[in-house]
Amino acid sequence: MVERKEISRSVLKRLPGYLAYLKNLPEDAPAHISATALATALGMGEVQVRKDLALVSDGGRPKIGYLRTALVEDIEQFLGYDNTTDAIIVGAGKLGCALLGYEGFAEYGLNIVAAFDRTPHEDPSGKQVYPMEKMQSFCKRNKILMGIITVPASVAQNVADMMIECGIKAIWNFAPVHLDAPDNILIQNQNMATNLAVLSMHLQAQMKPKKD
Amino acid sequence: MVERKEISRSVLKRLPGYLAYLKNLPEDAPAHISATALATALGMGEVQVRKDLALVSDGGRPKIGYLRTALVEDIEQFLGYDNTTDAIIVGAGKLGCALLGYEGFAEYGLNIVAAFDRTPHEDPSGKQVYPMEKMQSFCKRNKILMGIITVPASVAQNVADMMIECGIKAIWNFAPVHLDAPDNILIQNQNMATNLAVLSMHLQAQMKPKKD
DNA sequence: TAGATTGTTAATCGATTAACAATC
DNA sequence: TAGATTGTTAATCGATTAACAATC
Repeated sequence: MVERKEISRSVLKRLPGYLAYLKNLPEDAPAHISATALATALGMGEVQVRKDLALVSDGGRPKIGYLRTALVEDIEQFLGYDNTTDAIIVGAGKLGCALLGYEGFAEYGLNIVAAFDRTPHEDPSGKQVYPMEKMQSFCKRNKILMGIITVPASVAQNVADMMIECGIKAIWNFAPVHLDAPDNILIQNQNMATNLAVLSMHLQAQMKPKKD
Repeated sequence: MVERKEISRSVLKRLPGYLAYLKNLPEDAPAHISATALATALGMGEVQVRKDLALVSDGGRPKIGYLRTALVEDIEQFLGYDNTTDAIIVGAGKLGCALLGYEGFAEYGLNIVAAFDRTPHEDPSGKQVYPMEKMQSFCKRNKILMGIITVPASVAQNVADMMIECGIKAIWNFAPVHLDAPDNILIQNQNMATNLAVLSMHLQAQMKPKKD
């Protein structure tokens, strides 16, 4: 671990990529890895990777690189994946249930403890889907700080307001709408539409390539 | 519509936000909207919005703004949402099925025509989930250009290679791994991990605020 | 020692913002 | 006309890249 520095949003967004690559490496891979090797594997600039890693770890040794296990720990600790945060989901449709049942979030220190919906039921995952009325007391009792929104766009702002009312400080929004919130509340949009736009443009460019 | 200009990735990523806001406006809202109003509503800089809009539409009139309906059309046409593209999904687990059954993609000109999985079955949505062996012939026969990957990380690269083999040019990747591909193939990662990192950092900063 | 790799300091690039002129 | 809003040209800002010195 390293003295905590100011880190830009763009660097932050690259860290999960490094982490995923490192964790997916086979057990019998070399114990050390260089920024150069990482950059090549991920198709990135080596200076950029080196600078990024220097921000979250001081385990880099000239000619050797980083000890993989230590680097993974440093990134995880930096991102706060080492201490789990509890979250709730509002909206138990197909997407909400898919997230509710996804086991992989534990890797990111995320623990989805309950879901809320207008029509309560028990989810296949075994986790309970409670009626909306129970949300406020649940959140306050369990000091929930993160909320996940998987309701239709038309009611998303409403749900966000309720979450903020409940003391939630960070919202992961899967509904395709802009949400208003005070400055101290983070709204992070899971931008399906953004990615679709990028894909769509690529295909358009592919179809009618420049004619000059 | 406007003469097609070079557009940066960052501008492109903001367009869907404008579009969503405009489309969610109530029927009885004023027929015209200014870049200024849009900026205020979305919490953005007004110059930025104005410049962005100027790139995709020339319908802006001083003192009046843009005709809403025309602006929506211009953005949709620019993004290619007006002519639908067919896509396939590989991986019919919870997430895959959630996407398969989502009606909202039509708004983005996306039409998911079929899914493929090791264990074929009929999806609740009514769409068929075919065995993997049928993928290649299906894609070639239907000239599929877009593929969606919702398989576990361990087999994602494999699936991507198969897709490319089938003639697919744009891949929407939901698996949390980096995928290698030739330069002319676009891999767009639906970065759950990235967004989680941002949320996680926000909560960390919230918990232990700077002490100076 | 030589060379690979690190971290750092300086230069470049691109995107955002600010200032301004044009127009209905 | 006056003022709101547009589009454009110039200045600022931040992030990426390049060059270099340090080290095992």
